[in-house]
Amino acid sequence: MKLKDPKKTELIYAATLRLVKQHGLTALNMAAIGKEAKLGMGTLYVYFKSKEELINSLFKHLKQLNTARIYSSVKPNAPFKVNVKELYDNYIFNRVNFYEEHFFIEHCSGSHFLDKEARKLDESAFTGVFELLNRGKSELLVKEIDNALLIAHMMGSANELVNFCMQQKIKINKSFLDKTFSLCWDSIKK
Amino acid sequence: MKLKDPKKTELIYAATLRLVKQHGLTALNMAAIGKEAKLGMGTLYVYFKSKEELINSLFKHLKQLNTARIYSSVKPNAPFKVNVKELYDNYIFNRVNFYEEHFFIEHCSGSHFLDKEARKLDESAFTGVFELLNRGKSELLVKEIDNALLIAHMMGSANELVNFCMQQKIKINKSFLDKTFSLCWDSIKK
DNA sequence: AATATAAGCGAATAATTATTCCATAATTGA
DNA sequence: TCAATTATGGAATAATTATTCGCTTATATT
Repeated sequence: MKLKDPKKTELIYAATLRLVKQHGLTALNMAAIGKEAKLGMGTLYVYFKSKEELINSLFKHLKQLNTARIYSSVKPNAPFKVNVKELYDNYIFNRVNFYEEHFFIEHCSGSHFLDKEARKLDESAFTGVFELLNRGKSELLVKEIDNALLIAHMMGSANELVNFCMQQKIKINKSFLDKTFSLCWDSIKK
Repeated sequence: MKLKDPKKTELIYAATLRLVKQHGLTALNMAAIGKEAKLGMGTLYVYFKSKEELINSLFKHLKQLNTARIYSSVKPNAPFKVNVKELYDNYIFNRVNFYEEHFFIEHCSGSHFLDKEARKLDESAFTGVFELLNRGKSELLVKEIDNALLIAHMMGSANELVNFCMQQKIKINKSFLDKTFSLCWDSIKK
């Protein structure tokens, strides 16, 4: 008997991401995915039982990938500010280099497609930053403002900066990261 | 002859906003809008020639409303920091009190529905802030960073803070606005 | 009050898009 | 090599949803 080809799943995922980036989630349809992935319509239904399952499956896959990527290079023993900068750079870098993925994630979050499991996954990604900020407060380096607000502030800023750069086709380099990090650091430092 | 009822347009707009907030833009359809607005399907097409036109029309309407609301109370002669705070408060207040509207706007922005005119309108909303920041720089109060980046930073922060509060059902009061404004001000001040 | 004109409605139709089905091809295991 | 099984592709079908149509109703104008 013939076995499923694991590469086909990736092909379908990649095609979906490209299409959503180009035409938005609202315009996404199975025929287009098939064409973009160079697969027959029927093949899509071998790998996913419905459009909804395809979207949920891809969403969960991306969430897991991204959480892992952000924290990977942070060294616990480094000075506080160094760690914050490392995390900041990772976060921005990640968002730029996997822009399609984040675009997809954001548009799914406000759609009716996601099931409960996917929505739960969406929340738990920031425990690492939480702990880092607590350390900053104990070292008297960070303002005494609720961590959730500090995170929302920094994340919101970073997301919007990346979106702006992508729209304007501005390349993000070290100077950009240093400049915009100064905005973030000055805002949270005591 | 019978004249169009301007209230019907508002009814349709309001129904659309409720539906998009509840089920997302992807699930929006004309039958649902008719039902929610308590109007017949055909009536929708008296007021709008297509679903696309409805969405674009509502988008432009909201953009104009919001631009006006944000700048309305700003007094040109006040000190720079006072103006920035006024704008900040207005912006947050606006986003909280017209959450449905902003939810709709954001989801449209990433969809394939918007025409060129609507997309242009989307950009021009920040000329007022642009000029204010130039004033801040000339008074040596603001860092020498590209205005577009400063705006993306502040707007991103504000948007995410509001989203967070709405999700957690946190009420926004004066103390919240003062606390979070300190984040923004400290980040851009020289 | 009569008339003309357009609003208002929702069933019927058209268009789009998800899903299934079937013929064919490929691959595993015997 | 030969079944047996399942993937593959795309045409056919089903389901959903946008749009039109023909009728009724309301109301501005005379």
